[in-house]
Amino acid sequence: MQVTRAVDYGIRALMLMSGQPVGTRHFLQDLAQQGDLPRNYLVKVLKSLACVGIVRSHRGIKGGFSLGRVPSEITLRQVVEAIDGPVHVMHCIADARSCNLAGRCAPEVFFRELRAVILRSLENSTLQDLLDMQRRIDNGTACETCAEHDLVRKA
Amino acid sequence: MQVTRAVDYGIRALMLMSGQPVGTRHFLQDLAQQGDLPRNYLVKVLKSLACVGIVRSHRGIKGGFSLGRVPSEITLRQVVEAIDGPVHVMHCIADARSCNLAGRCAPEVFFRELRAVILRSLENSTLQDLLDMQRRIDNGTACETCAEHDLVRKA
DNA sequence: TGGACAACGGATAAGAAACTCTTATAATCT
DNA sequence: AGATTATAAGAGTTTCTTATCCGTTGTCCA
Repeated sequence: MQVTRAVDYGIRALMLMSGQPVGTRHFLQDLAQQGDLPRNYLVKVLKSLACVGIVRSHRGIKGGFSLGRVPSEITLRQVVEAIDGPVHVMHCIADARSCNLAGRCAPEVFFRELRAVILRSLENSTLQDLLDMQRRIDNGTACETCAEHDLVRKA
Repeated sequence: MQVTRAVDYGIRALMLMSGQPVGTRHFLQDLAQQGDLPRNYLVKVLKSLACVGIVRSHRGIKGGFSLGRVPSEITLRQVVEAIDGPVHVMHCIADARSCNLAGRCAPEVFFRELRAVILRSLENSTLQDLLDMQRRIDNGTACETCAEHDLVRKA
């Protein structure tokens, strides 16, 4: 019941990029260094994000990565699904054939609903929300619980 | 972002056992057969459930497994945590040392809250709730969406 | 046109987790 | 004592995670 490290890396890299205007180029090298992320692994994560347009990649000298759109239009659901694939919560939701009771089974119904709850949470938070919260944390203008409540309010 | 198959097996076995009074003995063999579950794997799952008292194991002839308490007092959180261990959602919540920003990092705050949402859902559903829903599904007295709403209401 | 730089793609691999099966042991009943 | 059942330990297989490395390709610039 855990999101992979790759998602963690992806979010951190995106937050670093979000610090500057959308078109700005960021080199893999710099992102890895600033965020303390494994360079050779991060490139695969960014590739996944590029596939769905969350970031854009540019080859050649003066290449690098840039955000594909403004942070307020990048939801955590998009990030998680781009990197980890669809959120399923339970295997029978991922693959209906793995269960011969498909749709007529109470546990499945429950986990399907749990999935919906999780997706709503992930959809209601954008990169911009995380940025804003981080800024408040850094300023010391938000206690941790206030910050939490702030995120919940929307979900 | 998935619960393991072991949890699925555990829930199914528990539902089979819940069909009869609490003290009733159930043989591993029968549970595996009735639920179409892998016998040799199920034994490990039941072992985990026995460790926390959700089921009781009895050795020797006429042994078998029995429920440790009534289904209405077994929450899905208890089952999931007994089998899969604590729900963490993100590695830095599992192990604070894995992140040098512990507590001062917006993503962590978000995932900590997501975890709370998931735990609430898992806590608010008991084995008895699943049983009731299954009965309604079998009777055809509940459409799938009604059943879903029924579970959500509590969460 | 050629060299330097940066992402791309594929191969590889250690490690953990998930899953299955086997074998031997201990407890209990008849 | 003998049959039956859970318990314990372990090996083995597969898959996923988390990387690392290297040759290739595309792009810019001098």
